[in-house]
Order: sequence, then C-alpha cells, then structure tokens
Amino acid sequence: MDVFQQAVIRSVFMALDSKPRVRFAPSPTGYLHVGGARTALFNWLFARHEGGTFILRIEDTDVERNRPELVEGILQGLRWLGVEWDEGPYFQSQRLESYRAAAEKLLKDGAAYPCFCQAVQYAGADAAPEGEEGGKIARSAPCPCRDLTSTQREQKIRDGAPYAIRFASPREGVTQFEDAVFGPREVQNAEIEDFVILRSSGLPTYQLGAVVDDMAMGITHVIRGADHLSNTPKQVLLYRALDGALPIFAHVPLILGPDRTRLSKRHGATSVSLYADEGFLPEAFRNFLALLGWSPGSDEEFLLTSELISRFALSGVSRTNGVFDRAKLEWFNSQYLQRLPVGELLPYVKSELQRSGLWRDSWDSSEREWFAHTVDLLRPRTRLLPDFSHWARAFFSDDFDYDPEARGKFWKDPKVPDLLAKLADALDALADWNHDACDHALRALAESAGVKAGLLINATRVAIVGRAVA
RNA sequence: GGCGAUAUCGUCUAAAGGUUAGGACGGAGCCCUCUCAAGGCUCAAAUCCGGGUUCGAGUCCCGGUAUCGCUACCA
Repeated sequence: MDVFQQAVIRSVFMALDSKPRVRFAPSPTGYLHVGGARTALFNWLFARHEGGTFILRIEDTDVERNRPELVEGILQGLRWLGVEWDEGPYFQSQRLESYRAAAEKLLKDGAAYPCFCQAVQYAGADAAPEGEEGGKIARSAPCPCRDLTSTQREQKIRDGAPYAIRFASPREGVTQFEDAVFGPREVQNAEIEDFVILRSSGLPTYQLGAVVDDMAMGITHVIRGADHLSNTPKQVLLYRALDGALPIFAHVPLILGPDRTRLSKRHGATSVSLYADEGFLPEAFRNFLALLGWSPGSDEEFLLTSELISRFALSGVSRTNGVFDRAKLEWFNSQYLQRLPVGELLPYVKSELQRSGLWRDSWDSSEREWFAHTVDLLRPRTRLLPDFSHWARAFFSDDFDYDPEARGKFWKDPKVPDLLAKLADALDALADWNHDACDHALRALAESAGVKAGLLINATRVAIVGRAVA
C-alpha cells in the first residue's frame, strides 16, 4: 500500500466521525493579512461552534516565493487574534511523497498525462494577446502533449526531457458542486483547462496539494476566500479522480480596500501585526472581522467571542465583497476599551505602559488597586491602547516634559507640576471611585489652583489647554 | 478577450413576495458638561438601470451596466 492509498483509507475513516474538520492553509509568502485572518477566524468560529477540529496547514510548495522565516509571524498573528489551532501546523513541503503518489495514480489511470511543453511565464492579469483583428484570439492554446501516444511519451521520458503532469479535464459534460454560501454551482467541463498538478520540479501545484491534503486530513468543510470559487471545479474533478469524498465548500467574500479593489499593501495597514502594534485589542479586532462578511441576522454588533461562537453559521455569510472600514474598527476598539471588565483590560494596559517605559512594578502589587481604578477612570476617553501613555501620561509619570507635540501653554504654566503631583494623592484619598467622585476631586483641586479641571484629564489636548489656563 | 460571481444609505448590514426599507460606523445638530471623551436624543443618507411574472417585487425571471474573481509549472 502506498502513501496515497493510506491517505484515502484514512480520509474514509475520518469521515465516519461526524465532527467537522476544517483548516486554514496560508502560504508563507507574506505576513498574515486581514483577509487571511478573517478566513482563519471563520474556520475557527465554525469549528468551535460545531465542536469540530481546526487544523493549520502551511502551503509552502512555491520555492521561489516561499519565505520560511515568515511562518512564525503568521503563527504569532493567529495567536494574537486568539485563533488557536487543534492540529498542525503541517507543512506541505514535508508531505511531498503523497502528492507524487497521487500524481502517479492519476497518470496510471489515464486521468493525467506528462506535458513536455516549456513553462509559460505568467504575463499578468491584463496580458490579453493581440490578434490581427483586434485581439480575439484565445489566450493559451491547449497543450498538444495530451495527444501523444504512449510510445511517444516513453521515448521523450527516456530521452530525459523534463515534464510536468497535467490533469486531463473531460472535454464534455458538466461538473457540479454545492457551495454553502454561493449555492449550487455548475460549469462546463470544456471550460476547464488541462491544469498542471505536478511541476517538472516534482512539487505539487495548489490544486493537487490542497485536494490531497484535504482528503488525507479528513477535511469536511473547505472554508476559504471566494477567489478560489472558480478553481473549485478543478478540485472537484481531482476528488473524483482520486476517489475522494467531496467536502462541503464554503467560499467567503473578499475584503476590499476603500477604493473597492482587493486589499493590498498599497492600502496601507493590511498586516494583522500592525493592528496589534497600533494598540487594538484582539477581542475588538475579532468582533470587527467577524462582522465583515458575516451577520448574526439581527441588529446586535457588540458580540463577545463566546457569543460569536454560539451564533456563527455559514448561512449568515455574505456573498458580497466588503470594504475594510478602519473607522468602525476604531469604534469597536473604544467599545471594548470601555466595556471589558477592567481586570481583563489591565494586562493590555500594563504591556502598553511597559512598551512606553512608564510601567512600575508596584502597580502589580502594593498599588494594584490604585492602578485598576485609574485605568477605569481613564478608559472612557481612550480609543487605542497607546492613549494610556500619551494623553493620559500625567497619571502614570512624574516627568511632565515629554512629548514635544504635547507641549502647550498649559505645560509651561509654573503651577502645573505641583498640580499634577497632587493629583494622585487626591484620587487616592477618594472613598468612592466612581467617575463623578473623581471629577469632583479634580475640580476641587483645580479650583484651589485657579485652573480648569478638565485640563488635567485632557493632559495633552493643547488647544483646549491653551485657552483655558486661568 | 473567454468563463463565472456579485449588486440595499459613503461603509458594514437587516428585511424567510406584503414594513413609513430597520440597525451600526462615519457625517450634521441638540442634551449632559467648567474642557475632551463617553452616554442620551434628533436629522440627512440606499434597494444599479430597463423589461417582465404577480393583486403586490429590494426579494423571482430576462437583458444591460458596473464591480470583483478565475483564465500561472502563484496560492
């Protein structure tokens, strides 16, 4: 029994277990971008909702573009997002023999053939060839190798000619499948070209690698970006040729930039890690991402992870591409900054203050309560984590001569250092830590110094500060 | 060029053929307030266009348009 046959048996065995098995399969050609993160999130939410298994697989079969060092960044991005995998990561580069075995089987069955043509360089999406009469020529001619006799093939192989393996798509008939999001699909087989499944280097292409692995790993639901919708008929053909049971496909719409083109580097921040660095909370990012292309069917939008899990269903996934709206993401973040139990927020504030060098260990021990109260007081006015070390800096630092941008008349007022120094004491003395009580304390303090109290809270809002100094 | 998909406020979306087409972000305004936020209230803002089917269409069908995707020995 070869590796491929083992895989088939394994997939049949796994299909007996009714729990869904899903996977996220990024390729390490870049960082984890928001589109990939959303796909991963949907897979994860689905798995958690169904009590299934979420598998991580690294599709690293493109030696040219592959950057192994990027894998760790992708894993970190997923961890930050809170999307933890149950199996893997598996690496396709370590499973090469099973793809080769599958290709051999297809070759033997006559479902595939060796192609001795020169590999054509991808010319770009707009490379419409020009015909003599205004460009009406088919873009690529069918590969002639399909019609070679077996003696001709053997001869070429004996001569040492390099070859790729192409799938021999049926020339007639239709291929059908059901998509959980887009509904029933049907394409003419004549539209499906003889695509390469194994490169002349012996490495598999995406189509083969994905199908062989999804079969071997017992994947029951293939949830991925809608850019793969058009490729799915090819994969259905492969499943059939390999005697594999078809999974349920679910294609999720793409995420676009503000100009409605596919989100890419030129749209600025597309890497998940950038949002982590900017000071977004993972919970907020998750909530935002979940609602981009999925709706619970009701008006609720503030959904904690546990609610997302219990309400997630493929039937709520949209078919329309969506624009990534940063303003709404920021709104979600400010909501989570305010509504999260303060205890859950403190670790994030701590690491933010550590990052900016303001952290003091006593806030974790003897002054723990003071720290919690101060954060609680400050948080309605924050939008991003770094706000705690910028405009709220006066609450955590004795050094008032900081951020040059933040300097205004207020900071040049000789009364200020003394005032701020008294602030912690005043807040400390409060019996009741509600917002009103803090306001009262601030006002009393400010009045005695002849300064408007709002200034203290608005530490770095220069314009207001400037006009309001008594 | 070929094939396919999609189409509701600027954006994310709701409305299992029957609602004054709802909510949220963003925008405008008011309230609260010694500031800035948060919070509360109000306003502006959409069914791509054209034909059908139906008593009745955002919803079903057909055409057009636009957008996106695939059309690589990328994934």
